[in-house]
Order: sequence, then structure tokens, then C-alpha cells
Amino acid sequence: MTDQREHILGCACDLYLEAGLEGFSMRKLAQQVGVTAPALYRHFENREDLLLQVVGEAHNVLGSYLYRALSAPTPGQRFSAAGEAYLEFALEHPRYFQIMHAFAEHLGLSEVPAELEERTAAVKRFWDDRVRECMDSGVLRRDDPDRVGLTLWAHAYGLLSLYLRGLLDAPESAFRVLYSDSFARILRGLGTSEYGAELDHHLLSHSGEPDSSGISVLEGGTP
Amino acid sequence: MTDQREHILGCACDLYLEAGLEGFSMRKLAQQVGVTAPALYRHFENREDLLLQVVGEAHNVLGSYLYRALSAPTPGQRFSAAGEAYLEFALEHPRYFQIMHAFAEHLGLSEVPAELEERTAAVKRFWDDRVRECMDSGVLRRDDPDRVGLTLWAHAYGLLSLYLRGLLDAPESAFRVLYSDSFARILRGLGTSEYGAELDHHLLSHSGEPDSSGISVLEGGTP
DNA sequence: GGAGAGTGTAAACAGCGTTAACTGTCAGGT
DNA sequence: ACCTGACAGTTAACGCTGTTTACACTCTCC
Repeated sequence: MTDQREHILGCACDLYLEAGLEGFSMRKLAQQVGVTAPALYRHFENREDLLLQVVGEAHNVLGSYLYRALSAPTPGQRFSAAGEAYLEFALEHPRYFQIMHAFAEHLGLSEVPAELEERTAAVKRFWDDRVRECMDSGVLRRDDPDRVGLTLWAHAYGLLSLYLRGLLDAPESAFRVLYSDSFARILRGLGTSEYGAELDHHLLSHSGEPDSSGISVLEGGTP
Repeated sequence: MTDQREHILGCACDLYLEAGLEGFSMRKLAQQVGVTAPALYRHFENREDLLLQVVGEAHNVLGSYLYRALSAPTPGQRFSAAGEAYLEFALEHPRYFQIMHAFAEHLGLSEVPAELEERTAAVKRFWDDRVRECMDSGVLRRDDPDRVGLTLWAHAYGLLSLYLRGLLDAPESAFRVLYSDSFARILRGLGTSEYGAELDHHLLSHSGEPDSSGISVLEGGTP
């Protein structure tokens, strides 16, 4: 019954992956399915609905990448594997990575469908969980896992976005190094260690007063 | 002579800002200009060309925000002001922020127009300059300014993207704190200090061997 | 005064998402 | 066995899109 629906969805993913958002038209899809365009509306509300399901499929694929990272033995390794999984997903399925984020903006900045919002929240939660267990096991300095997760996620997403847009003019191999490097640079500040603890205390003791270095950390100050 | 061209471009910016990418059509623009659609093609090659000029205008506005940050007296304050300027620009002109990044992806991930690529490179260079002078003046730990700049830029861009997409369900005031906090978290690892130096040395001395914490920093290792 | 550039027009084309009206097919109930 | 209704497809059409073609008007310059 819903067999044809699955078939259409499969064709839709294929079409999107090879033609992109611009090249994705209902008529082309219908042709690929072997049917006329209006028939598609028996199974999907409209083009947006159809694309939303494609985004859902993208999330499924990302999920499988992330899930694989859970098989690593230690929290630190699971964290590391999660970062790599995100990288691999983006590099191997750039169009999926793209539509997961571009879809919402493509509709103007109006409402994000609740379904999509939840899937995205799940990605965030996965990151938070990795951060939390790293804090619990003493690999990351204790902090608000939600905020640390966001910092890391935003960084990874931003970096991958810039690379996929071709603004980094680095070949893939160089980018991989760059990605790891960038992560390492951030972690140096997040990682637990005797120095980290002292540094933390140092900054806390200065909170409120102007920093002697002349840098105000964007007025937010240290929590 | 090119007077009408300026007029059209102005209307194009207005139309884009209020209608978004979806609502931006040549016929609507023509109507707003007070002319029929084909007349637009006397002044611009096509819709993409027109939108590219809108992106150019977006870069001009961003430039004015960033430039203002240069009036701060110390490198650290200029750095901080640059981060704030980027934030302000994104919050006050979300549609400009959006199209600057969405435009390329909107064409599929084919070639980015050289003109746009250069403007984007200029933003990156501005960041790099702020980072470099902070390193020179001892506010930031010495490192490759290009890479540190990228890390910071990617982070800021990622964070703003996620917020503007409505995924952070925080009101603007809360997001501002979040943005500063996130920056502070990263800077804690980038800032110069006696502890930072020791931490750096500590990490360097361990480079190559597996980290006792069980975290491999995505295999990239510390440079 | 004619030539030619510059800028506008109306008409048209192909493509788009989507809808309306109609057709065939198959399952279930009386 | 026959009618009913759901289901899945069709063709034709509407209004929109970006863009091109052919034509007209108005200037400037020689």
C-alpha cells in the first residue's frame, strides 16, 4: 500500500542527491518514478512535504554514522569518534549535510516544521551526551554540558559548512587535518588537567573587573 | 546613466529583505522599480547576477560593522569588538547574513562566483588580522593566525546560523549571553597566560603518544 | 537630418507547483 | 452477481516563474 510511497521517496532522495535543490522538480521526479506529476500528490502533500521526508532520510543516515561512534570503549573515544562521524557524514554525503541545514532557510526564516526541529534537537542531544559522559569520567572539565555541547557543535558545523562551500581552498586531506586541529585547539581549553583547573580559577578570580590583557571576551565574562 | 542601475539595486535589496529569497521575483522587482520585467535585463544579466549584487551590498554593510571595531584602542578590544560587530550584524540584518552564506549553496554546490569568493576571503582576512595583532601584543597565545582565525570564525558563524534558524529557542538577550559565553569558553584555551604556556608545553610534550585521558582529539593531534 | 546607442515595451516560450475533473481497478458488503 | 467506495492514476488547465525576441521610442553625435 505504502509501497509506492517508499519508491517515490527513494527516487526523491536519488534525484535530490544528483540534481540538488534547484534541480529537484515534481515533474522530473514523476518521470523518474514512471508516473505523471499529479500522481505524486496522492502520496505527499506537496513539494515541501516531500523534501522534508528527504531531510528525514538525511537524518537517518547521519544517525547511523553517529550511532557507530557509540561502540568505542571509553567516553573520550566515543566523543572523538562522534566528531569524526560528523566529519565523515558531511564529506561522504555533502548534499544531505547541506539540505539538513538549508531546508529551513530555504523557506525564508519562517517556522521550522516541528518534525525537523525534533530531529535536529536529537543531534544536539547526542553531542550533549558525549560531553556529559566525558565530564563525568573526568575527561572534560566540569561545566554546563548543554553549553559546551553547543560550542562544539556550532564549531564543527561552521567549519564543515565553510569547507563544503569551497571557501577553504584546501583539498579534502588537508581539511581533515584542519578539522582535527581546530577541534584540538578548542579542546585544549576544555580538557581537564591541573593547568586547566588553575586557569579556570585564575579567570574566575578576575571576573567582573576589566581584564588586564585588554580583552573583554565580548562582555559576556566568564560564568 | 548607471543611475537606474543603482535604483534597481536599491529596490532589489529592499525586496529581498522583506520577501526573502523565495519571494524575490523579477516581475515583483520590476513592479517595485516601476518598469516591466524585461527592462531589468538591460542592467543586469539575470536574476543570479542581480542577487549577487545584493550579496555585495550585504558585504558592504558587514564591512561597515567590522570597520567600526577598528576604532577600539587596543588589539584585545579590537578583537572583542570585531566579535560583537559580527554578532550585531547578524542580529540586525539576518537576511543579509543569510544570503551571504546561502547564495552559493542555493546554486547547488557548483562554482562560487570569484567576486563573492573574494569578498568572503576579505572577511576571513579581517579576522586573521585581529588574531595576528593579538598574538603580536601578547593577548593571544602564539599560533598560526590563519588557523586560529578560522576556528573562531567557524564557531561564530555556526553559532549565529543555528540561532537564526531558531534551533536554540533562546530569546535574543539570552543568545547574546550564550554567544559571549561560547567565545569565552574557546578563548580560555586560546588566551595567553602563564598557565596557558605551561598547558601548551604539557600538551606538546605528550604529542605523538596516546593521550592518557583516552581522548584522541580526532586523531589530528596537537601541532 | 540620418545613424546608432540606450532604454523601454508587449508577446511569447518553456518550465514550474498545484488543482480539477475524470477514468480505471480492485475489495467488501448486501 | 452487482453496487459502492476507496485508491491511484490520467489529461487539461491555472497562474506563476525566468528569459528571449521583436519592436518602438528617445536621445546624442556627426
